[in-house]
Formats: sequence, structure tokens, C-alpha cells
Amino acid sequence: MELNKRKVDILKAIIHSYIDEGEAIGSRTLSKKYDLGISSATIRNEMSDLEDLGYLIKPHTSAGRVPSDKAYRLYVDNILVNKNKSKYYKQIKKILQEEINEMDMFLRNSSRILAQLTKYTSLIIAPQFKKSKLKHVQLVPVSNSKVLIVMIMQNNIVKNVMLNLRTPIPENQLNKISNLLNEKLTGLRLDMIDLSMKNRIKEEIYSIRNKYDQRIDDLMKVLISSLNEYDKVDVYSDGLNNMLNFPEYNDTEKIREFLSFVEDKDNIVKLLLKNSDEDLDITIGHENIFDEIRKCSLITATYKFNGITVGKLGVIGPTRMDYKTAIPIVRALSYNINEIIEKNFKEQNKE
Amino acid sequence: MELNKRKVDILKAIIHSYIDEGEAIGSRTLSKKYDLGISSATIRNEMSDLEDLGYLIKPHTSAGRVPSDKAYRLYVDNILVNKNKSKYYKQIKKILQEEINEMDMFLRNSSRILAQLTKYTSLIIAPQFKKSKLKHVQLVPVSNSKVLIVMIMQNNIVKNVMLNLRTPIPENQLNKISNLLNEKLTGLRLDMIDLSMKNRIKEEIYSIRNKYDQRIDDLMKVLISSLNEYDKVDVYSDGLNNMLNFPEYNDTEKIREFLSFVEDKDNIVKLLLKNSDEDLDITIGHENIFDEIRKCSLITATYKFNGITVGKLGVIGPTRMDYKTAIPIVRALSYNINEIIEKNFKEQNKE
DNA sequence: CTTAGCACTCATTAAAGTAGAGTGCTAATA
DNA sequence: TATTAGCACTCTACTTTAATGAGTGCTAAG
Repeated sequence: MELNKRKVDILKAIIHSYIDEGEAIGSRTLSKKYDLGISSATIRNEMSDLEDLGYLIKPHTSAGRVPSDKAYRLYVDNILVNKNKSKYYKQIKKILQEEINEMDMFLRNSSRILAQLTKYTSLIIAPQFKKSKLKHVQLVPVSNSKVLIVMIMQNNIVKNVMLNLRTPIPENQLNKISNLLNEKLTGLRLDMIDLSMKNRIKEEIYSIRNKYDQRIDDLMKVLISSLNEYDKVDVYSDGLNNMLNFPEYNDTEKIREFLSFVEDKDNIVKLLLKNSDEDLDITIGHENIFDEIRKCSLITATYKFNGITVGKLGVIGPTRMDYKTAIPIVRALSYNINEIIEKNFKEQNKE
Repeated sequence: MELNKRKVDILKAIIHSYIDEGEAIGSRTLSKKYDLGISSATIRNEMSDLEDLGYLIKPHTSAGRVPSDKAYRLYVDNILVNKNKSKYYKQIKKILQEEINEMDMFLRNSSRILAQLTKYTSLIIAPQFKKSKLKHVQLVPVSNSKVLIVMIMQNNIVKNVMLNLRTPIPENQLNKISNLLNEKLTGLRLDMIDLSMKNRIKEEIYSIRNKYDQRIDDLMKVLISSLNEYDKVDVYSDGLNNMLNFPEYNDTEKIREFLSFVEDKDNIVKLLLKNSDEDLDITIGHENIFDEIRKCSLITATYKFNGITVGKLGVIGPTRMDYKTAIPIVRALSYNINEIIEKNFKEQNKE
């Protein structure tokens, strides 16, 4: 059986209706609501075909029909073609345009805006530290037994690691070690420091070690291991309560399922990172890897720094989400974040 | 009318029953459930009195009675006397005992534990930067136009501020300025640097300024203003979905109200900070300053560093919350946080 | 191929009836 | 005098029943 234009038109009408109303629609109502130029009986026949083809689902015998995930997939793939900057691009740019110095605040705002514009739940993952190169390391004395390692990445994101030392290190030695570390580590990505690389650095350090006090032994061990440790990923989310607007969530049990899923940041990290690294990606219903959100769709986009994907953002909502507006909004925000990160956090080499 | 022992006993039974069941209870059921040694008719008379006194409320004519906020207040004030360390103290200590280097992770864990133990929604405010004294300042070069100010507080909490400079500063000058700043600012609390103090420092800096390049003018201006800026307060929350277990929240509208309130971190900050600075404080129902949680109770505790309150934690739940177990848990966690902060983040002077 | 007509289905809503828990009053009891 | 048993009455929550309406699939005519 072919999916001719008429079938596609009917399917589209059903999808639009269902996105709007959230309720199954039947042939008669459809013929009255949309001017399709054919009678309800004809629509009835076509809908029957569409059901056989797997694009429509009957919730029960006499309740009209509802689009399947397959239908959404068809629909989404159709409207995804437009990669232009939408009107949302400028709108978001305007809202975000304040001076942005602090990543945390910036992403928090972005997350809020995304939730407000889409009316869904927004998710953002902060730039992944590992993916950016190290620009500068500085050791700052804190106390006898503590040294703060300040690492500045090429995108000017700062990471602090507090070191507990068994034996104190004099301040003048700290500076020397800082210089040494800078020399050895600058320009490396943290995920590049493993096995061979790690050993090479270790050896080089050890070969210079006897110039210095034994105490740097301590230091190097902790430093390298802390560089290698799995990065804590910061997650931002907003608009949880937006989900409550949808009739599919007026059941406490459903809300609990969604809420406890999204409240666990680990889930969000897995969700966003396991998703493909396409510029824009949409996961519909059953395509999701987590059972808890098999009734949800996820629109994600990436943002980059120096051409490398360093973070992700997206919205999650019911499968009948308004893809037509949500997709451009996610895309527009990703463009904006890209630009702002390039502009505000970009490398301005001193050399 | 007196509130004799029998009335108190009956009231207590009603409160316990309502905390357990969440449903209004009448004289007959009460007499069967609790062994009060008097007939339902007598209980009926006493309950009538308790209603006149404002301790009980009738949801409707024949539905039994429910404790009023006034009743909870009486009840809570009665059980608050025990300030001992409960069994929860050791339990929490055991869970938290891993090495704690990073404040963020530590508080996130604490928040999770608090929600899990109490079965309510937990709220924690990170240590307020302003309340701690400055221990060390370090300027780290980032690029031509950017300098990172790393401030280490006496509790070893680190704060970073990125500075945008109009004109670059050579690295050797940065070190000199670092030293100067350390000399001038160390030992001051950030909220002590205002007006007179701020001016005094400014003048001192200005008087030394001509020893250095004009560019420190830029630097000082931004530094002082950033020291003075209102602190972004980090908030941790967990167990939102715990609220869904309570029948009072099986109405979507109620959930939305609660959720959108708690999702806004500003609200939580206001809620916790406007609350008194008592070691332990309980706000019941209408006593809350926000309409959205007039049906909730809030148990908060403080945690201190060097005797000064630097943060707060607490749980929020329905007014019929299980005060008897929630209070000791909150208290136990606050004791633990206190100790861990004192131990892990305490001053270990090098001098 | 399209459409009108018709019998049938099923969820949702409204109305009516019932059971259960509670109250308040009165009169008897210790 | 305080306590209790008894009773009429109230009100919610639940169940049952009936009505409504949107939808389907089939058949036969245009």
C-alpha cells in the first residue's frame, strides 16, 4: 500500500489535531475541522489504511485514532529540513545579550528561557571539561596540608581541585611546580592524558623530581589521578511543572515517574550524552533508552567550542509535543550558546 | 477552659492518627484505635471542647476532625525538648563518612540523604561566602584581557571571579598585585568590606598605585565591586517526588503549585534565609511567609563554621508531617554537617 | 472510487441510591 | 457530677444505572 499525498495530508491533520487537543480524533470530526475535500466515510477508509500501515493507533474500539510514534517520526523527518535561523534566534539573542562572565549563571538563564519558550522541560549539560584543552595550571597554597589546583581550560572555564597533602610544600616550591606543570600539561585535553601519555608525563616529572623535594611525589600522584577522574557533569533543568499542563500527566503516578526520573541528574546526563552527536537530534517515544520516558520525546542539540562538541541542550515533553515550534527554539538556543561561548570564552592567546 | 491531661492525650492521639492516615478521625474510631480508657461519647465531648479551643477543625459536618496548625504547634513545642543526638546521628555519619573534598558533592549527597531518610523534600543552602573571612587571594593570568581572581576563604571554600580588563597586565605584575591584595584583604569578611572599609582599602591601594602600572586601577575597581556584589547562593534540593506520596497532593493543581514554588531557587533561598537563625526552627502551615506553602511545614536547622552560621538545611512537607522523626533527622544532619565542615574545611594555619 | 446510511461499540458523564463514619443531644447510670 | 448508651440526623464516598455522543465498519447506491 502506498502512502499517497491524501494519506499524508490526513495523517498530518490528525497529528496537528492531536498535538493541539491531546485527544483521539475520528473521521467525522476531522472532516468538519479540516477542509480536506472528502467525506468522513472516505477519511474513514483512509484512516483504516493508515492504521494497517502502523501510523495510527486506536486507544479503544470507538474512540477515534491517535498518531503512533512512527507517524511522529515521519512528520518530524519532514519538517526537519529547515535548518535556517528562525525568528527565535533573534528573540533569544536579545534575552541572553547581557554580559556573560559566569558559565553557571549563563546556563541557568538559558535553561529557564528554553523552558519558558517551549513550555516543556528544558535540560542543559554544562561544557564537558575533558573535551577542552588545558591552558593554565596554578597551585595556590591553602594551608599546611592543602593545596588548591586551579585549572583553566582553553574555553576559560575554571576547575578547582583541592589537594590534601601528607607533608607541606613551601610556597616558593609551589610556584616552581606550577611552572613545571604548565610546561608539561598545557595544550593537552584531559581525556588525552591516559596510559601512554600519563606515563610519559609521569616519567618526565619523575626525571626532574630529584631537583625538587620528595613532596612533589604526593602532589603528582593526586594531580594526575584527579585529572583522570570521571568528570562531574553539571546539569541544568527548568520547567518541570510545565509537564503538568498536559492531560497525559494528570495522573499522580505518571507525574511521579517523570519527576523521579528527571530529578536524578545521572539520568539526564546519560540521556543527553548517549544521544547521538548530531547537531540536532530527536528521539520519539519508544526510541528512548529509558523506560520511564517511553511516552516522551526528546529534542537535543549540541553546542561546540572550537568545532568540538562540548555540551548539549534539549527539551523533553510528551510525544505529542509541538515539534514545529520546539525544534526551531532548541536550534535557535544552540546557535546562540555556540556564538556566546565562542565570543565570551574564546582563546585570546597572550603569546 | 483548661487543657487538661486528658484533652492533651486525645489531641495527641488525633495528631498521631492524622499523621499516619491523612484522614479525619471521629470519636468512635479513635476510641477503638487508641486505648484511652474512656467511651466514645466522652471523647466526643472533649473533641467538641478542643474544637472550641481552636485545636481541631471539622472538614465538614460529619467527617471527623483534623488537627489545626495550633495543635501541631502545641505538639511540636512539646516534643522539641529533646536536643540529644538521636540514632540518626550515627546513621548519617556512617553514610557521609567518605572523604569529603568538594563542597558541591558533599552537599548534594547530604541533600539526597535528608530526602531519603525523612521521605520529604530536602533543602540545603550552601555556605554563604560573605560570612567567612578571606584567607588567600591569587590572580591567575588567563589571556590578554582576562584575569582570574581565585579567592580562598577561611573555610577553604574557593570562589572564582573572571575579570575582563581593558588593558593587559604583565604576569610579574600580577604576582606583585596578588601579594598586595593578600596583605590588605586577608582576614576580612566580605560583608565587612563596605563603605568606610572599602574606601580605606581603596585609598591604601591608590596610595601605592603609582608604584605600579595604571592598569591596577581597572583591576581594583572590578575586584572590589565583585567582592561586594550580592552573593549567588547555591541551593540543593532533593526528594521532590516524595511529596506525591501524600494524598493531599493527588491533585495536579496542588502539585503544580508546590513544584513551581520549589523549582524556583530564589524562593528557597528566601524561605531558608528569612527563617530565624535558631539552631532548629519549625514553621507550621499558615506561619509560612509564602502563600504557596501555607499547607506545608518547614523544619530548618543551621550549620556553622567557627561559631558563625554559614548555611541552612531543612525539609518541607505537609503540615501533618511526621515531626517526631523528621526533627531528629534534620538535627542529626545539621550536627554532622557542622562537624564535617569544622573538620574538613577548618583553618590549618601555615604561620 | 466515493459517499450516505445504519447498526453497533464503548468511554464519559450525570443522576440516583446506599453504606459508613461522624455528630450532637438526651436520658440513664455510677 | 461526670460518664456513657442510645438514637436521629448529616454528609461524603462509592456503586449502580442510564443517557449521551463520538467513532467504527459494513453495505449499497451514486
